[in-house]
Amino acid sequence: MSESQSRPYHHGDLRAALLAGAERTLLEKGVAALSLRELAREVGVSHAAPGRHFKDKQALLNALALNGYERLAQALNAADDPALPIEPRLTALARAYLRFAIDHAALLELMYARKHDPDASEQMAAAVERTVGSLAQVIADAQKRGEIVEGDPEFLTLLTGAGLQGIADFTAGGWLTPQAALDGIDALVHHLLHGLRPR
Amino acid sequence: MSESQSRPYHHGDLRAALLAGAERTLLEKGVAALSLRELAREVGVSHAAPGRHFKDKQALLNALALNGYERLAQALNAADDPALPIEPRLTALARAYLRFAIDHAALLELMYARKHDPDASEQMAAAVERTVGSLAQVIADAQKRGEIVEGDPEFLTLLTGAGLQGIADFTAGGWLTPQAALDGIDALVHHLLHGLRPR
DNA sequence: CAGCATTGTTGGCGACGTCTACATTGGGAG
DNA sequence: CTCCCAATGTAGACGTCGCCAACAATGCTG
Repeated sequence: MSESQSRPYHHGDLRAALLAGAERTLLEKGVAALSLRELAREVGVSHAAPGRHFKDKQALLNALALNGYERLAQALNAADDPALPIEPRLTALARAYLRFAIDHAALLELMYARKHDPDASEQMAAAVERTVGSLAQVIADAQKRGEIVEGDPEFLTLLTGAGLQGIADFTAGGWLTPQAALDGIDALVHHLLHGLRPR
Repeated sequence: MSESQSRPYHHGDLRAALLAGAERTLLEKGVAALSLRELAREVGVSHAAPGRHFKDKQALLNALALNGYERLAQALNAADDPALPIEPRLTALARAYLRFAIDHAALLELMYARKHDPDASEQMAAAVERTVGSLAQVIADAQKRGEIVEGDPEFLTLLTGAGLQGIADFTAGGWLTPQAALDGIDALVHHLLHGLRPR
């Protein structure tokens, strides 16, 4: 790999290259191992170059998170089949979410980590909205069809989401193997819908 | 505060002081703002002194997490009344967990953050076990009394824990206000037990 | 009371994020 | 077409960080 050829001063699309490299590092070594200087080295620019595209390290993390939301929303959307009855439909959505959480654990962590950054939070909020939207739609449709109880749909969405998020969390934390999580997700959805009480 | 008096070289109990200071910082400014040198300054010792008691920054974080598990386990234990029927009993436990999660968000994050540190992980694992034990006991008792469905109790514990963890997560992430979370927790437990399906 | 393990200090190393001043571009206005 | 300027990249510096090694004070124990 003889890439020591005098690079053309201007990189072409440094911003994208930085994001790509950052995501690779994120995937392979986790968020803690992400350094702007190291990133610049990998891409072959000076240590201050990233500053032209991201005012902050946090700004880069925000961009990564935003991009993550896009892809998650897309994955969820693709996994949703509105024609299905509630249980299989919700199960499919849950599997898709879990798969994303497993494959991009560090990224998901990043998406959640931002407590409240005043800047760029509008885009973020919109992205979150779009992501949660899939689940909310499933719940709303199921209610409309009388498949689940009435009541504030937003609350029921929250409730369902909490279950999913918990499982994803446990898996990311290492208490559940990805396999165990994926195997258990059907039962989770089932019990969520039917309750723990004996019938 | 004129504490510039020539301190007695040996601090007395530096280790405890460091842990206390660290927890304060953790509570007030989050884990990212925790620096060993800053901590040493606050306590009034040299920047290398903490190294005598914690070989690593991670070692201090581990100690904090361990201590956190102790307190969480204690809080859960105190909140559990085995005489109660499943729903109020589980609700009480959930409230206690949520309260801890709200009051010590950064600490809880720390407890979960450790993916798998080979060292000191036995103590940690034991602490986790003791913490989860409370919930497991509730589930096991309820099963014994026929209040909830049969099946692998470990799995049902996981499922219930996932719901709680999810809510706690959402609250820590800022999607739910603490008040909303505490208000909603009863309904969460209710729906967990009874399911989302119309009766 | 002597010696030694424990605990704290000082100074230094390399890495990091960020800032400022400077260098090199390429694309539009004239 | 050409000049000029805004965008982009570079070089160097600053302060902070975690960690390490060499040294100093302390107090327990034989």
